[in-house]
Amino acid sequence: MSTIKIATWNINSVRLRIEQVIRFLKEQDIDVLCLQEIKCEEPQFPYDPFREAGYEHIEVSGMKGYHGTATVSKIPLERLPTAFCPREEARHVSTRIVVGKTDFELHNFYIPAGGDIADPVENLKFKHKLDFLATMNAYFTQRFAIGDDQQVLVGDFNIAPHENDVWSHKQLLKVVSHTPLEVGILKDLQDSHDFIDVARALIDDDEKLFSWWSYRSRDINKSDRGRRLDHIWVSQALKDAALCGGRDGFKVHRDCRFWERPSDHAPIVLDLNLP
DNA sequence: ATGGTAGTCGCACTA
Repeated sequence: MSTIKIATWNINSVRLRIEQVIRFLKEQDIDVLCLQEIKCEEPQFPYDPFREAGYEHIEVSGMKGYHGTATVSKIPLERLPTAFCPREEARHVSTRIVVGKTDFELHNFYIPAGGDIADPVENLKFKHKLDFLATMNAYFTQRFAIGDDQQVLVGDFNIAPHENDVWSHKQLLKVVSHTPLEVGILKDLQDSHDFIDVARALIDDDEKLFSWWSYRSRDINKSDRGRRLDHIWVSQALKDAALCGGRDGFKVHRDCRFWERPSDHAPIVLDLNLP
């Protein structure tokens, strides 16, 4: 059996925080890292520091200034097609990873944040978010239809689905990221394909769990006003691989949110135990 | 009821 450590981190500019990323990869001995909000185009991506640290396999979907996703790995990556126009917003990097006798697909997503108004008629950004989720759903219908049933979905989903994925369920019901409409559509995506939300499969629903804390709130240690926006999902075929390690197999690296000039997101890590 | 911060690009936009 081999254990693959998979991490996902909305880094909010990979060039600005490259030292933090390399430090995290080394300290946690990560095998594969999915980054969101790299905020640069492919030619500007800092390939060299990753290669020097042993991450020779790099797949980037970038754009100038905004958004952008990248998957960096010690293990070879095979790039797969995306359902989304890569030139448009660079929110999905799809790869296949082969480990011994088994292989799985790793989908790195940056789901649109959706703006401030939780109404798809009034707010086109929110409509984009809901449409993006619908496209994801159709995309995975196709992946499963061709027999690719070993799926790992990670990234910044920009949705905190459970009551205890936010600091105050009541106060955030009308705030984009926790509205019943988007939570329902995310749930629909999950249920349509029987995906497992690894964090909530391993950690009790009563426990508050966050991966993001706004830059705008001060003293995030005193008043812990966070949200769980970052997720790792697996398909049923990978259930044992993802869950057999128990809750020690999943971690939010909250301390990274308190490093100097941090991203507003903390990285999350899953140990995937493959035969 | 509003504003609070951060990053990139360039004096606006996204989160």
